Amino acid sequence: MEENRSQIIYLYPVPPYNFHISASIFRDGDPEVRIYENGIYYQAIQIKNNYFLIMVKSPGTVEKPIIEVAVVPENNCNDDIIIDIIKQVSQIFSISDNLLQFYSDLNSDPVMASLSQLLFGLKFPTTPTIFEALVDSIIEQQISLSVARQLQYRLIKRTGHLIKFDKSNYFCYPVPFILANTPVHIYRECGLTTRKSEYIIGVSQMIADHKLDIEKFKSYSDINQIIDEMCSIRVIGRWTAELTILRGMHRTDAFPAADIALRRMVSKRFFHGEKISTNEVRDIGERMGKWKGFAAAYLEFAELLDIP
DNA sequence: TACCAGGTAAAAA
DNA sequence: TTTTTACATGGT
Repeated sequence: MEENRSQIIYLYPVPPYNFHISASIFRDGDPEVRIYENGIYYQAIQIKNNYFLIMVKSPGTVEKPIIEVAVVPENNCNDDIIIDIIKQVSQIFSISDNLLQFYSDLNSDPVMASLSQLLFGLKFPTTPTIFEALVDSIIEQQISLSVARQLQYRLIKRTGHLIKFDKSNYFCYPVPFILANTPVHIYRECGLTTRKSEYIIGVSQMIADHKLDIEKFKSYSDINQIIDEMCSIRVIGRWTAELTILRGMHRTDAFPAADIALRRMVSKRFFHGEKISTNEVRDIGERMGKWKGFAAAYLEFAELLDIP
């Protein structure tokens, strides 16, 4: 059938790369937003003013990784758009990470050496925009991850652009202009508090009005300067800044030490489960040097994948 | 039932 | 300056 034809794109991640482990964080995703099932990752993406569904799988091996991206609809996939799709998918799956450097630099740490073996080839994913990481982080403030996920999916499905394919619905993450102009009662219907709704509307408005450019932080070399500038924005504290930097900018050195889940994992693996302070978590991070962000991600994945 | 879960800013003390 | 409060919901 004509309508089911897709554009196929191949990408070649820097080895080693284990697509299955890396995408497994999306196992419990929402089928209408993003999900990884039966070896295929599904997500709607926006490229300029065009919307596409991508279906991503990996026919390669860990040592010779290949990513195969099927894009629909294919009819308006011109060269410029394909370049942007390649950029976005490359970013979502973080295919340029140099894991061997990460592994060898932390090899003297027994905890990390062990996790590197168990999660060999894991490249933790990155959001397409810093904005998306920021909104997700604000929603996650204080509430549990499972509750936060529900709220995120509801909000995306309530405000994001809908595309249909094969009788299924897929929703794109809303851009700042949309979230800025979504009234509080819609957020409330998605389960967010009035306060959090106003926080998200506020930052979205600033970004939509070009009074704030958070994407520019990608070009900064000093992470502390990013954290300082982000913390000067209302609703962003240090935890939110560090989490946003880790997930939206994929910096190797972003380490949300105040995170209660990270503290739990550091406690379990470095302190035999004793209660520890944020400073003790941060000290462990410092031991990881410039790789403390990747180390945090590996600890998180180990917990999500139930690795003992 | 009560309380906690990947915080933050503003109000109250 | 330090401590409390508001916030919304699913799991234990």
